[in-house]
Amino acid sequence: MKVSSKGEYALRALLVLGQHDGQVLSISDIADKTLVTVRYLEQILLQLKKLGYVSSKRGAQGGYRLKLAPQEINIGEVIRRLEGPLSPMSCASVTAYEPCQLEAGCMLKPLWTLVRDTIAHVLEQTTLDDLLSGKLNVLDGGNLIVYKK
Amino acid sequence: MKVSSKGEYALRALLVLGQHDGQVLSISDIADKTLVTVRYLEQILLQLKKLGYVSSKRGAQGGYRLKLAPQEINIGEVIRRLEGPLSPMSCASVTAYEPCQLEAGCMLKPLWTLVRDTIAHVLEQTTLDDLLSGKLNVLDGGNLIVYKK
DNA sequence: TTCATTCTTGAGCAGATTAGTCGAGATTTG
DNA sequence: CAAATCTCGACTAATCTGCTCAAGAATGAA
Repeated sequence: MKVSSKGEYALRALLVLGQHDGQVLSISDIADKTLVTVRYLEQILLQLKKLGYVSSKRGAQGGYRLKLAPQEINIGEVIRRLEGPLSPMSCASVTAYEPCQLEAGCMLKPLWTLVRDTIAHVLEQTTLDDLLSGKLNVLDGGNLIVYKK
Repeated sequence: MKVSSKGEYALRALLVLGQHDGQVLSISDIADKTLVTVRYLEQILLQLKKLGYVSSKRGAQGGYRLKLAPQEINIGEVIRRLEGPLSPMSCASVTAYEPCQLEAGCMLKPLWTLVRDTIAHVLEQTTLDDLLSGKLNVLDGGNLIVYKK
C-alpha cells in the first residue's frame, strides 16, 4: 500500500513552492529544501509542469513557481495523476476500473471498494493549503470515525 | 497504493476455505475456485500455513483447511504479514516506523499518518467472517465518515 | 554580444519487486 | 507398492523504481 518516492518528492516540492508564495525558485534551491537530488527533481518538476501545477522560467534567475493557488491543488488528484489510481485493486477503481473474472461472486470487492473510498475521501478532501496551514493536526485528537457496522 | 496479487489470492483462498467450514480442500480444488494457478497457490498456502491461518494434511485425500475460526482472522493482519506495513510511508508506520531526514518540519507526516490510520482502521476491524457474511455491504449506504476539520 | 545560468528533453541503467514456473522429494492413503 | 498430495528451494521473465547523464535551448547580466 505504498506511495512512491516520486509522489512524496512531488508533494515536498509543491509544499516548498507554496511556502514561497509566487516566488521563482531554482531546481537546486528546491532540491536543498526537499533533500532530493537535482537530477531527479528535474524530472518531477517537469511532470508537475505538464500537469499544470507549476510554471517555469528558463535562463539565469529562472526556476519554478506555483501556477495554481494552494487551495486549488488537490492532493488526491496530484497523487493519482503522478502514480495512478488510488484504489488498491482495479476492480474497485473509479478512474481505472477493470473487471476481474470472479466479479459476480467476489466477496472481496466490497472491501476494496471501502478501502478505496476511505483513501480517496481523505486525499481528495485535502488541499496543498491544508498541509501548509497544518489543518490536518486536529485529526490526532481522535476525530476519526471510519464506519459503523 | 496497490495490494499485490499475492495478497488478493491469499484472501481468496481463505474465503474459499471459510466457505467449506473445516473441510480439507486440495490445492487444485482451491485453485479452481480462486482462479489462481496451482503452482502459485502452493506457495501462498504454505505461507498461510507458516503464519498459522491454515493447516495441511499430506498424501492422498490431503489438502488444506482453516486452522482459525473466520472471526479470528483479521484481514489487516493477514495483509500486513503477507505484504508488509499498511502505511503508505514508513515515517507513518506503526509496525515498521523509520524516521526520514525531514521529520521535524515535515508537513506530510500528518497526512500519511491519517491515511495509514484510516486504512488500518478499515482493515483491522474486518475479519474473514465479515467478508463471508457480507457485513461490509452496509457501507455502500453511505455510512462513511472519515474526518471532521 | 557573449557567457554563465538554468530549464528541457530523451536516453540509459542498476537493483528490487512481482508474479509466477519448475523439479525433485517427502508423506499418506488405499 | 502406487497414486495422490503437500513441501522445499531454486530459478526466471517482465516490470517498476529511483535514479544518473549528456546535450541542447532559452534567458539575463555584463
